[in-house]
Amino acid sequence: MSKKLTSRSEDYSKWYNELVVKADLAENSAVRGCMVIKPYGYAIWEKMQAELDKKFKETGHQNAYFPLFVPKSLFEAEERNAEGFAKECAVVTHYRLQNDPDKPGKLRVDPEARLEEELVVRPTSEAIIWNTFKGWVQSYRDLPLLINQWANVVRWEMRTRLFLRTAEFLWQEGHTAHATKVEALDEAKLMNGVYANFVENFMAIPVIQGVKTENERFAGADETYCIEALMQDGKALQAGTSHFLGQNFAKAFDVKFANKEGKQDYVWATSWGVSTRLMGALIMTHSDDHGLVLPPSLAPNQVVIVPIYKSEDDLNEITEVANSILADLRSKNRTAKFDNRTTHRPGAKFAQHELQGVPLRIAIGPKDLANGTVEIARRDTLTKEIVSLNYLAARVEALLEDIQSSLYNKALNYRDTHSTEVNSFDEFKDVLENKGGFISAHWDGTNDTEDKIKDLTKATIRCIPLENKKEEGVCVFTGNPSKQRVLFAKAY
RNA sequence: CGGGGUGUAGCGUAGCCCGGUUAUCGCGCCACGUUUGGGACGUGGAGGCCGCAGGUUCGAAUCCUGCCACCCCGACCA
Repeated sequence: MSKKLTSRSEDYSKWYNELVVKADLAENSAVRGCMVIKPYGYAIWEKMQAELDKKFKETGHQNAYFPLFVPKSLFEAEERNAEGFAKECAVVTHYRLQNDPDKPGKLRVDPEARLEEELVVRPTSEAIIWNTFKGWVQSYRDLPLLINQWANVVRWEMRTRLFLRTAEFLWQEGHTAHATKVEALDEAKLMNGVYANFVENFMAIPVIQGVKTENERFAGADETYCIEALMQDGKALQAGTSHFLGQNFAKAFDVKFANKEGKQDYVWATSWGVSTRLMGALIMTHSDDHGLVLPPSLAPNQVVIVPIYKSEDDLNEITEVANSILADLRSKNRTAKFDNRTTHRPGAKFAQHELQGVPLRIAIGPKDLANGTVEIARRDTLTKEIVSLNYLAARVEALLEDIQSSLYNKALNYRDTHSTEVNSFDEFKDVLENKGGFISAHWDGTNDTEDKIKDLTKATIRCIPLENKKEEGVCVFTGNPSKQRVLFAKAY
């Protein structure tokens, strides 16, 4: 394995793959399309989970857990949903293996052990959950029902990439039931806002909130809200979705309740999710040719201390200083680690922590001992400064806060300079080819036009932004009248 | 599922056309010593069913047949 990462300009996608593996986030497994998330990568995912889980609970949701398997008959109950996912389902057909009579030492599927009804490995859980909700809802008093589950799902993708698209992935899926349409719509918007808030403030990634066009809508939804982020290579990434499901699932699974007037009515539904794909968004937004760059709020270690010493005495003295820094940082709820491995030299440690995106590195050597100082290096700018021990605590706080906000601002600035309004199809193609990023253009509102643009350019409508100014115009492709601009981009 | 390609040590590779001593080199790994303010150096060492199964041959990593796996490009997709 070479020491240096392939640079982004050389081969962006190679850079991404190498970074994921070398920073020890994840690796490919023996199972096609399925990854192993390694401890360092999982620690970052756990930080995301913890914060999201807190936000879900603050908005009144409770966690529960539903089965991995969905009987085929339940899966097909909501037709549009079933149709949308049918082509990418793993299906369990048998429940037993046996010794293969023709190949000693090998196993085969027992042909006698075919399941009466096939089980679909969930690509999403609406079916099994709505079948369950039927038993939980009788009256308006049982509503709203606000449930979330943390789970794995399987979508049998043709081409996979670590974190961005894997056959199995981890996610959370919220499923809620409401007495009124307005309430369900509000819930879908609320949760989309929770995602936007989390991704922007915690992951330092600016997002556009919007609604999907009919083409891009979730199978079985009446409306899909989403957050869209722009990656460093000019491609968009859908970072989260929140669906207003209308009464589609309530009708498919016969989930009715008695309202205050004593009349039976179908409940209104939402579902919403974010996945380990957020790890991909994180990497592709902030990282550089030296490796991962983590916003402090997601870094498993916000600060790492590296000792530089010639003698045992030096090391002992450095350890004392390091321990008092650690204690101080921990008392401020900062995570820090003293990297006192004797098996690696300082240069190797510097390189490793840079590769893994540790926001701040403190180096302490003989010179520092003599002067009562340390050297602090920040990962995002790669700049160093000498700080007196007396001011260290305050300086670390200030730097961590500054890194968090400047990562966001840098990403926002990139997005702003890579969002372009175009008014002709030539301009559209030119910007898409030569500049990339979001393209704001008028569209006549038809699926047909959207499909044709996709065929010609590979760009899709990422969303119709929620905070869209109304503006009359003509469709960039057909010249037909349009009421507002929509956001196009090539997408992951 | 179409088109293209690749399987040699943990990783990356040479050798393959044109069969012939003990399968090449680098990284990594192990031991000892010297080192430690940006990926250390020296010496010694370990590690291989050359993807799998057949075949041709005195002899196969190398030639032939079949199989398997993976990668890239399309169609599909969070």
